[in-house]
Amino acid sequence: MTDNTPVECCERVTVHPEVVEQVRRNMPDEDTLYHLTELFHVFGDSTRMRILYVLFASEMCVCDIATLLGMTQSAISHQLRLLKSMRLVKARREGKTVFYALADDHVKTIINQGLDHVNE
Amino acid sequence: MTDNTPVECCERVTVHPEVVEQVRRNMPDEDTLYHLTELFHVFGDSTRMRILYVLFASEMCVCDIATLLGMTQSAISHQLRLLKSMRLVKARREGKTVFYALADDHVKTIINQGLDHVNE
DNA sequence: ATAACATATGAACAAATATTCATATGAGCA
DNA sequence: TGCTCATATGAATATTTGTTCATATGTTAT
Repeated sequence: MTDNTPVECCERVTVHPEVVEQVRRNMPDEDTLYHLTELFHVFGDSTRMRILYVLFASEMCVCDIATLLGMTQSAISHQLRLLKSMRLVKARREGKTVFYALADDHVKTIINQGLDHVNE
Repeated sequence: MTDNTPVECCERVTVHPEVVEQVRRNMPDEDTLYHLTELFHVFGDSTRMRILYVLFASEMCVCDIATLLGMTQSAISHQLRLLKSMRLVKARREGKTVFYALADDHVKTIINQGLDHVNE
């Protein structure tokens, strides 16, 4: 009870202050962890993942993506907006249609890394 | 209207059949995409991300992790179960306490890859 | 200006999931 | 055996978030 401000949770007799302190010092800042989580979060939805994977092949208009994935234009558009806000895709307008493409090679790299892990 | 089974969504006059067909052929199988999404999904939560990051430094008991993150033992335990089921962490019992550690280096690799991207 | 079409978007709804609460399990010790 | 502590877990709750629906915006052509 006299050790470093234990949180209300359990008795905390077993807390190892040295380890806790050492780890606390090496934690990356809140911001970095937040952005990191946010990044992975975007890849953690099957609709968004499929959109990104589809764009591996070529840029594509919203309508084509929707057709390909068998989903409504609206659903795809909402997700594209999120992907764009995360700078994972970019948009190019050509007349009435808007073509989306992967923003850069980071996306491919990250997804391929994940694939490596999934394929053991 | 005579092209390949357009989905109810919009008029679909702009659909590009060649592109759609080409992409459709190169899509990875459902299973792979599912597992891939599931993997990223685990990293897409700040509690789990922080748990994993904490374990970068050393193995740690549930109580210490809860103290470190300022969360209840129960919340941490639930997340650890999920992480364990995904084989991202492993558990080792020593008397009353259970120590958790990263299952292998894949976890570090994936997270570091993400960090690279976040840090531009 | 009006019509037609591709895309974007706000609000409502539905589904998924993280956390809490109460309690069970399991281990060490008197 | 009975007690204490660390962890696990089921059920309820609260929150987040993906999709739908209706409609707005922006572009081209007549």
